Amino acid sequence: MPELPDVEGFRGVVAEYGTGRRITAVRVADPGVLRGVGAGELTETLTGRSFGEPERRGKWLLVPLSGPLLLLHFGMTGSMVWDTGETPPHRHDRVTFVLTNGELRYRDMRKLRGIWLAADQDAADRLLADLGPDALTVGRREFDGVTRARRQIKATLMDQSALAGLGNLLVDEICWRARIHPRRQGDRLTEAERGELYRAMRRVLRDAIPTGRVPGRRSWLTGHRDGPHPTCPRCGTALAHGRAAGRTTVWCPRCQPDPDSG
DNA sequence: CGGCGTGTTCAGAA
DNA sequence: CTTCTGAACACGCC
Repeated sequence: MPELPDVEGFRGVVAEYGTGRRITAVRVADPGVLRGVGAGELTETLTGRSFGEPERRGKWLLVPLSGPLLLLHFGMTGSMVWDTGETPPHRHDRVTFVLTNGELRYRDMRKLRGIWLAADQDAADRLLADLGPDALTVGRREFDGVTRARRQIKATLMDQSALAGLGNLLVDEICWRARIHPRRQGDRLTEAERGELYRAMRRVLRDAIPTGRVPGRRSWLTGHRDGPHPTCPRCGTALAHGRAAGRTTVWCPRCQPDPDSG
């Protein structure tokens, strides 16, 4: 699930149920998700501290604990779940933060990423030093600079060090809305096309954040990419699929003309 | 058994 | 140096 809108939703869960609450215990069901910190150190550091106001940077969630910070990344299958403490642990609840009013659970099936512990704000900033500007707040001028790179536009938009927060589904959706083939070279986009891309990104993010994920609406490309014979919701043409930037990619061959044969 | 996947990183090729 | 591809990580589903 997790792209920017999903992580924004997890931030909301932590803000609503965690902020201001004291951690009474930490349960590490699977230390395999802990990165650079052991279960003992994590438990000792966190127990007794209170959750501060969580912050999202790209696909990362930062939770300050009056001194140290928790850094969480959700990979492809992670989530943050609130529970009153009455529901038995889910098989994929890898770490549970027990608070005074219930539990926040880091749930993740594939364990592709995990949880980091930073000693202070500087250490957290160093861990995230390579992150590019956040896709939700980047300005047009900075977006222009980033997307003028020579490589395929999909590769740039997915590159977290260029622009932070977009993933495979969002990038396909944005390119489709902007009518730009995902394999187009960034430095060959016209200024009008770059503007379409920027506007599509803003609109897609604005629409996706309240849902907490990329909505599979029938009017969106994302609502059609999994069907047996998917067609473009705009023109009805059969959608094309292939690979770009190493990922499964879906586009409309009519709305988004191929850069090589067009 | 084989293939696939809303993420990231690394090795190796061009 | 830049850009791209494929494999790897781990797990469940088809």
